[in-house]
Amino acid sequence: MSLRHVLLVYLASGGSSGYDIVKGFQHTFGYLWNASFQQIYRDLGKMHEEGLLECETHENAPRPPRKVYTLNQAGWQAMQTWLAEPVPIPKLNDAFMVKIAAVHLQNPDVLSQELAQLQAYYRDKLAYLSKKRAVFESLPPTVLEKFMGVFLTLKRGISLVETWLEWSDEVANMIAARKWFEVTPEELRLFLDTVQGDGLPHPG
Amino acid sequence: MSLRHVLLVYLASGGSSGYDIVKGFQHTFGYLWNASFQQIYRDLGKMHEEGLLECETHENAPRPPRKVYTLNQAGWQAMQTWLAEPVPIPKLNDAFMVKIAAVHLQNPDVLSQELAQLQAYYRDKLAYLSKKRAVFESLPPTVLEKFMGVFLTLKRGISLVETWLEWSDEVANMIAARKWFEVTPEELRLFLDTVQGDGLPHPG
DNA sequence: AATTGATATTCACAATATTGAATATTAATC
DNA sequence: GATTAATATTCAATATTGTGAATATCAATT
Repeated sequence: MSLRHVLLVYLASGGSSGYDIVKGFQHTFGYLWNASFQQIYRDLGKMHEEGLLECETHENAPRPPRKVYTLNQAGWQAMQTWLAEPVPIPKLNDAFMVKIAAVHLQNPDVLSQELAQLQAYYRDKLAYLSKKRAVFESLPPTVLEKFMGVFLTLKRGISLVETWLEWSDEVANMIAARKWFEVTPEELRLFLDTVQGDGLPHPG
Repeated sequence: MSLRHVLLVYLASGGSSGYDIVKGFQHTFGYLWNASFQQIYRDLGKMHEEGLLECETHENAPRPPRKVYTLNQAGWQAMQTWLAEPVPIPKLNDAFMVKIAAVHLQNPDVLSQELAQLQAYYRDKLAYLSKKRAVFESLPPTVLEKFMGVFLTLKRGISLVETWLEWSDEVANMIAARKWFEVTPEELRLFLDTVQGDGLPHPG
C-alpha cells in the first residue's frame, strides 16, 4: 500500500493536475494520508509511465500549463484490485511517545516547552477540524447520509486530536511533578523486564 | 527522526543484543514504534560503524554467540542531541480511512468483512494492553509514580485502540445502512470542493 | 539418523519518504 | 525596471523502511 493507491482513489472522482491534488489533499485526505508535493508529482509520473493514467497537457491561459491526469481502464482496475484486498494495520511511529516513555532521560524544561508547542499545534488543528465538522452537521440529514464516509473520517481525525490533548494534560502533570527524576536507567530496564508479558505480534 | 534514535534511547538503559532488543521492543516501544528485526540489526550495525555504539561478541555457551551493543560517549551525545530537538508531528497514513472516505467505491460485503477482521485484531490488542495496565495499576503508588512515563504511553495506546473500536461501530452502521451507495464520484468531488476551507499546513 | 524448532544474525533488493534545489510563466509590488 | 510572490512542475541525492531469503548453532523431537 502506498500513496499510489490513494492517488487512484482520488482520481476516481475525476481528473486532476498534480497541483490541484496537492491542494485537494490538504482538505480531504490530508488528515488520512500525508504526502509531499514532490512525492505526488513523482508518483503521478510513474503511474502514467506504467499506463495507469492518461495525461493531457492543458494550456492554462496566463499561467503555466497543467498536466491533467485521469484514470484509464487499467488504473480503474488497479484501484479495484487494491480496494478488494485488506489494508495493512497502520504503523505507529510516534517519536514524542518515545520521549515520554524515556522521560527520565529528559531535561524537564526542554520537554515541557516542546509539549506546549505540540499542544498549541493540536489545539489549532482541533479548531480547524471542528469548524469543518460544523459544516457537515449543518447539512440536511439526507445529504449528510450521502457523504457519511468523509464525515466519519473527519470524526476519527477529531477524536485522535481530542484524545491526544487529554493525554497531554496528564503528561504535563507528570512533568510538573518531576517524580520520575528518581529513576535510573537500570531500574527502568529491570522494571520493564518484570512487567513484560507474552507479547502481541504485529500482523502483516 | 528514525529508528536509530529509538535504539539510542533503548540502549541508554543498558547494553543489549539485537535479538534482545527485538524481543524487548514488543513489550515496551512496540506500541510506540514499529520496526522489523532486520531493520533493528541493520541500524545497530550502521551505528556501530559510525562509532555511536560499542560492540562485544559474547560467547553464549550452547547458543550462537551474541553481539552486545552498548552506548559509548558519541552515542550518548547523539541521543542527547536528539532529545533536545523537537520531534516531527507523526504522519498519519491510514489506508483503511482512505477506504472509508471513498466508501462509495467499495463492495459493501468485502468492506464489511475487512472491518470485522480489523475489529477482531483491535479487540485482541485492547485485551492485551488492558492486562498490562492492570499490572501497572496494582503497583504501589510510589512505584507507579516512578514509572509514570511508560504508564502514560501505555494509556495513550489504549486510548487509540478504544476510540478506534468506538469509531468502527459507526462505520459498521454506515455500511449496514448502505445510503452512500447513491453517491457518484462526481457528486463527491463537487461536495468536497464546496466544503473545503482554508487548509491547515502540516508543519515540519 | 533425520527433521523440526528456537536462538541469533546477515544480505540484498525493492519500495517509500525526505529534502533541497531548480525551472518556467506571469501578476503584482516597490 | 527590478524584485517578489504565486502558480505549476521536475530532478537528484539521500534516508528510511519493507520483504524475502539465507546462514549457523545446537536442543529436542520423531
